[in-house]
Amino acid sequence: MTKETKDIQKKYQVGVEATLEVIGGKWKPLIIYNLMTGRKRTSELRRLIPNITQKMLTNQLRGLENDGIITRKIYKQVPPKVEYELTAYGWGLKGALDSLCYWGEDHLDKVHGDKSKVLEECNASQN
Amino acid sequence: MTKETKDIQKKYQVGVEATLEVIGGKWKPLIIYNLMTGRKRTSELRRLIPNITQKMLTNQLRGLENDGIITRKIYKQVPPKVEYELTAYGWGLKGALDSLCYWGEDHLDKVHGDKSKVLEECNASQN
DNA sequence: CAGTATCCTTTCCGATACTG
DNA sequence: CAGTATCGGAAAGGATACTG
Repeated sequence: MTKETKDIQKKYQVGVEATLEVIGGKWKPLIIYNLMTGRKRTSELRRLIPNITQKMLTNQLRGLENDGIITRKIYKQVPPKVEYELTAYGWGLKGALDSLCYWGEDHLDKVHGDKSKVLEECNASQN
Repeated sequence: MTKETKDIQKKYQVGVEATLEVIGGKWKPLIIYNLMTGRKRTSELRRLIPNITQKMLTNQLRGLENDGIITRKIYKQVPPKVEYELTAYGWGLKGALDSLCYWGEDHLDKVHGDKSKVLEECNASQN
């Protein structure tokens, strides 16, 4: 193996891993997906993602914010109001996420049958 | 939220998750990447991925095999010889993995600077 | 050479209670 | 309403020793 091959191999690995750190985890894809339909309050996200705990929601939102995927806007009022919104940078993930969705749906169909409507559903987040 | 939206949301989530189950984990992307350059013996993979333990290598290979991504060919001889190879189905992951690599490299560059050669390296696995 | 078994650490994540 | 703190279980992964 040449040094160049080793470098490329490493780049490939760290590239993939870097993305998986941003969109991986149990809830991040779903949070991003829901923000693709527009800015949302914390309570809206909780309603849209019923099974997530408050702790995990905050965790994942902070992670996405630190990676520049979303913004967090705080309205100084009582009771508090916070809104999350995808950044332009975050929208750049759409292609990768759609790839994952499409392949995954296709894969599940291969295992379980029923191949209808795969494409439409994976692209349903489009504007 | 309409029932349709809920369904699409769920599809999106399970699709992404299904793919992440196949290519997720610490070593699977790198194993797939290395198999993109051709069939490999177990010992070759160990050499190509120096930090992986035998346990994890076997683990991940079994997972990929169960998902139909790779085949395992056993030569009945002493000492044993086993070769792993990407299936046509496994090659279907290339697009998704490249998306992840590309975005990840781009993201790392955004954080660390040095934007050179991103495209080439992510596409280096091409034939 | 290829794979298995065991033990251990680390990380992820859920449940619950609490605060401004 | 939004967020924090703490506890505990489950799962992923690493180190090591062993087998055919």
